[in-house]
Amino acid sequence: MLQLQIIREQTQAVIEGLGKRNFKEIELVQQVIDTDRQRRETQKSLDDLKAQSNNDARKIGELMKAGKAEEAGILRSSVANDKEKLKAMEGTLADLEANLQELLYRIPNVPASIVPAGKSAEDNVVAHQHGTIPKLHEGALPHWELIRKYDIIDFDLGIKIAGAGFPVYKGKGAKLQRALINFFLDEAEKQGYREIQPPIVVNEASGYGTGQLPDKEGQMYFVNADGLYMIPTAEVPITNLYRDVVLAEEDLPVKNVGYTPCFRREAGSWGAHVRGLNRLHQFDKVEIVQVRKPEESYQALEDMCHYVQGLLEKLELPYRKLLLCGGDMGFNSANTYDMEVFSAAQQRWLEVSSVSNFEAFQSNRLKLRYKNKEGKTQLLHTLNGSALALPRIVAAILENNQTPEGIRIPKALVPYTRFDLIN
RNA sequence: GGAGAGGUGGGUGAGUGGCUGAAACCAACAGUUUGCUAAACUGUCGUACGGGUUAAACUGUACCGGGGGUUCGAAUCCCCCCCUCUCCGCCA
Repeated sequence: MLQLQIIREQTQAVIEGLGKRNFKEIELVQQVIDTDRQRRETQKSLDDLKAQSNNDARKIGELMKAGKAEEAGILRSSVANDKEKLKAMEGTLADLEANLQELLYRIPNVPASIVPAGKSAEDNVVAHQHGTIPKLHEGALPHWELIRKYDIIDFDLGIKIAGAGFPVYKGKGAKLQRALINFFLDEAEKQGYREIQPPIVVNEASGYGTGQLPDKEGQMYFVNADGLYMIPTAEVPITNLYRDVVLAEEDLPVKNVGYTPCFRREAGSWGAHVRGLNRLHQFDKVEIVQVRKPEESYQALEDMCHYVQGLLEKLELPYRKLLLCGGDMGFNSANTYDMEVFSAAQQRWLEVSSVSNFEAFQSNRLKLRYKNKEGKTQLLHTLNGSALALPRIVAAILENNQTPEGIRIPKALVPYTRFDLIN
């Protein structure tokens, strides 16, 4: 949620920024300003009237004590008169506040200056590319056939016990998952991240805190009986640890990492390009989350990108780094880089990480602040990134490293898998 | 699932209708004292949204888990909800 103050004071810049996103409902900005003005006017008159009636109430008390019941009675009836007015004004104010809130929820974050304008993924900019695209041997297979051939991941069994999009990992397939998770967690720890194991369900307030609600209500699994949402990413619980928190300066920066399964309904998004591991309802992901002082957040974004790129290099996967254009960024983000690995049998780039700076957009909702040296509380910046999402990494490893003898495990991973070939 | 207890400021914890935005203590911060540290003493010490100001000063309103009600007036009385804790039951 954008800060009201910024919309009020930098209206033109906000409108221009949202233009880079191709944001269709630009009129919401003016509506916010109008609603806010009405809200303030209403509050002023309401407060004045309340001040008046507070005074009257006090006077009545004094008159009663002084035994002047008659005068008290007169005053009492005049106060009763104001009550109707008060009620009405309170109603108006509540409506205005709710409207304002609702309008603010619908406005996405303003892209950072570096973000190019654009409508869709086609307008993203390749910021960096690394590694060579492997040449596969004759008869190379896509991963969804490799997993059958080596019997390491089983979609049919998953369908039997849960449904499509819930694969069962078996034998070396399961061990590969576990190895990747441990590898990612250990690497993050070396970079100073603290490991967190959060709940994988969250309450409604947490959903609002990081912006999944009300926006993406239908995308999360919902446990009706208990009013809990299954998390679509560890970002939700880990960032919400800091909801309604005022940090001390010495607590900063916050660098957390967590592994969780992630659950996504992916309603309506099934189609041609989602075979095999490309899109799942449940998948594993290690997520890094940072909380930073505003002036440090862009440096942190760089650091996080470099860290993720380092992981991909250690896994020997060819990748490219995309600077997302305004239209392709998430609702909450001010600046996002996507990392894509090349999956050689599919001949496709697969997104395996998304690293974002939300600036104060999330912390404004979360009320995540810190007390600076002058003793002033101010909003912090939040950032997060996948480091990394497993299924597509697995797909790329399987496809790129296949040989007639079997699938070669990247060297960095062998200490974790304790085997170097799937055959 | 059953029974009970409780939710007040950073913490402990007073407060059963007006003088309570809230005692006291602790913590924190600033200062005095001191050769330094400690102790002692003095002062400051909530948040949000408004008005006001170049900025302050100043000022209004709201907030004692959340929502509603009674009353001229609610932390205090009534109703509903939520949460936490304890015991019992069940269970990994």
